[in-house]
Amino acid sequence: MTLPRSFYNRPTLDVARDLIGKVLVHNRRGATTSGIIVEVEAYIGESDPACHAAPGPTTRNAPLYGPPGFAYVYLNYGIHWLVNAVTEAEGSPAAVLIRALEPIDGIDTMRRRRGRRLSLHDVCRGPGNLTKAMGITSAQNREDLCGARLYIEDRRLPPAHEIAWGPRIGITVGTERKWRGYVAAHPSVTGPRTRAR
DNA sequence: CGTTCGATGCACT
DNA sequence: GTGCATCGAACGT
Repeated sequence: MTLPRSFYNRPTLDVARDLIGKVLVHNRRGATTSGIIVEVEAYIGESDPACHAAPGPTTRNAPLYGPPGFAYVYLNYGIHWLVNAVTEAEGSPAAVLIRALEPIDGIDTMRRRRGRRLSLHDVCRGPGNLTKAMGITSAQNREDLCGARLYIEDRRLPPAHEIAWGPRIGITVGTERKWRGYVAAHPSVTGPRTRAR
């Protein structure tokens, strides 16, 4: 089932925790791509120095101030599109960044977009890589996550046995907040690889 | 295995 | 003009 708007209209850390194990789906020109969310980061409010809302409302961060359950997509480093799910009530700027997926549907399509030589667990490893694999760009900014094109499903998958929390990656401020959640030792999670067995 | 570093475009000062 | 919520090729061990 597609997650309802009420799922996103909650404290952001609760949404972030509950998004792990859910399935991000993108339907585009009849092709479906999807993957299990295995890594997320929370960005919460103007008081969070790493959140795009830290400077107050701007043109770019406007979706963060809007109602929950919409996509916030923006370009990072001039190269990579990053996708967030907007959380909390309208006027309360916060979101969850989707950082990594375990590929499920449309693996051929995603491999074609990313390069066929990659191992499966690298196809959606990293926030810029998963948007490239799924064909997510600025065209999906403000997309309604409760619609039929870009959404997140609860497929009642068995829960990950261990979710770890640590500092967010790639930022220089707000690193004391342990707002990055991930499936421990999962091969699609970013950062130094844990020993494969 | 590890680290370094250039690419690239947009929002914001 | 500056600074990124990144990635991967190109090196050095």
